[in-house]
Amino acid sequence: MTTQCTQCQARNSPLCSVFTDTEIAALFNLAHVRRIEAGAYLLHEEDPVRQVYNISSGALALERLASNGAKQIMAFCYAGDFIGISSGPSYSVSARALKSLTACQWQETDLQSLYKQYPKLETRVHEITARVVEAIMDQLFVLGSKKSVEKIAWFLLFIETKQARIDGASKSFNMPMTRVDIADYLGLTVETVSRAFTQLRINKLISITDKWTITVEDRKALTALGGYATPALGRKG
Amino acid sequence: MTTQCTQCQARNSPLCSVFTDTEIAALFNLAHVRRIEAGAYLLHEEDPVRQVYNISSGALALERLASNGAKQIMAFCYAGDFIGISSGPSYSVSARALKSLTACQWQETDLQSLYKQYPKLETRVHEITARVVEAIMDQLFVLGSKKSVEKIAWFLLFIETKQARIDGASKSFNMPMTRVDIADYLGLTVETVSRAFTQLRINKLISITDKWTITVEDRKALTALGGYATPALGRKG
DNA sequence: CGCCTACTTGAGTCGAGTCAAGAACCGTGG
DNA sequence: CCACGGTTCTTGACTCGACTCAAGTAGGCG
Repeated sequence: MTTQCTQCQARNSPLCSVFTDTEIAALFNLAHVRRIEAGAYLLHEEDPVRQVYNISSGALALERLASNGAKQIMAFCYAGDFIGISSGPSYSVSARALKSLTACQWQETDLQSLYKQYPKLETRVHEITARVVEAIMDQLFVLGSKKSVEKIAWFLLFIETKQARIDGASKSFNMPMTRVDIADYLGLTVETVSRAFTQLRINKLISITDKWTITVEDRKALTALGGYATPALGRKG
Repeated sequence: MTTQCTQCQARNSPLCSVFTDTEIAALFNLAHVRRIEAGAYLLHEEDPVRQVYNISSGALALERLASNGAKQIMAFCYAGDFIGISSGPSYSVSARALKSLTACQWQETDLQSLYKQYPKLETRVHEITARVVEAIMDQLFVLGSKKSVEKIAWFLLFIETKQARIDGASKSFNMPMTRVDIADYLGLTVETVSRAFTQLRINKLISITDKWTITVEDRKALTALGGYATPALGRKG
């Protein structure tokens, strides 16, 4: 199908958007489409780096496991996110699907030769990596300085923004991750996450339809709490 | 002076090591050498990105300030570290010198044209950025899952490794940062950091000569605590 | 010598973790 | 359709570790 990419949710993603329709068809010919069930792993942290991926649909969590059982989630990724780049011999995170997922898979060696053919690709991948640094620094900032309710407030606004990029802006939004995932992302326990949700609900900052559908009722208060877009400087909102 | 670079502490850094002596002389001609006093800022987070830097000597902290006064240190950088790459219009961190510092400064526009002249440079900068991601993820993991004493144990082993790359391996090592800096790096308070140091000293895992000179006395126990190799010893027994 | 800053130590409080129980939700199979 | 078991989420009671406030010590520098 030559129309594969034109209909893809990731067509306007940072990676794919640099290519013309002709170019991306060639790129797609090199790709293998991977489908993963919810809960399954696309890749493991100890795997040798041989493939890279661009997510077409679904969502996943990048996580790292400690030997004592502790888990830290490094990022939640959506359609259009590019993963698999690493500086070492192995990915240093595992990628677990939150919802059933499809992704374009390229051989890492193919990516290297594509760099030669399309120099703008290497530049773009470079930009993507730099953006990852920003995102992860935001997370670091939140983990280091905020209290539990503030963390949740920040998290909700953060996910709402990500989700809006997929579904479009709307009054309420849907989260693909469980309370445990949220806890592992923010360095909290499930109980604390649950209590923070309850507190925000009782104080009428948000309302919760089913467990994964959130409506922001008092954006001003929530923003004040979460300090979203308030890390002192004027970065784009 | 054609011998400038050959004597530089950063000659074998990730950035400079890809170049021959002839090439690096040309690179150095484009550079401006910046000198910064301890406590002064090399760049501010809100500055537009116009220059990039490779540290020749000294040490600095990359930090972000919140409007409420909270501060999060994102990284400690030493000779050989390359900084200034950003995905946005502004650096998203400030760089404060911990000890008097010298760094090679290039115009960001010059870097772009150097990419064309030396494709291996762009690849290397890309690798450096990817390594930054790994480092920040390590920090994220520590912030999210460890207790204060474990954080300090991890931190000491971490800094020892970094310091050894500059001074060479040795029984004891020197830290350029204050207790407040350590607290801001690990998401703790000064008092908690101080108590953790005391606890490690009393339990004879480390000894402290002057406030910034640390000797590791019981590496096995410290490693077990910090989780550099083995899981943290559980206090939940 | 005295001032200033950084660090240490102590006492008390509070927030988040732990342990435990119960409620809501889900898929499965009768 | 409902009963059932497993999972996820919520809520409660309690504990403990890190923060806060406050005082005191050690160096560095005039």
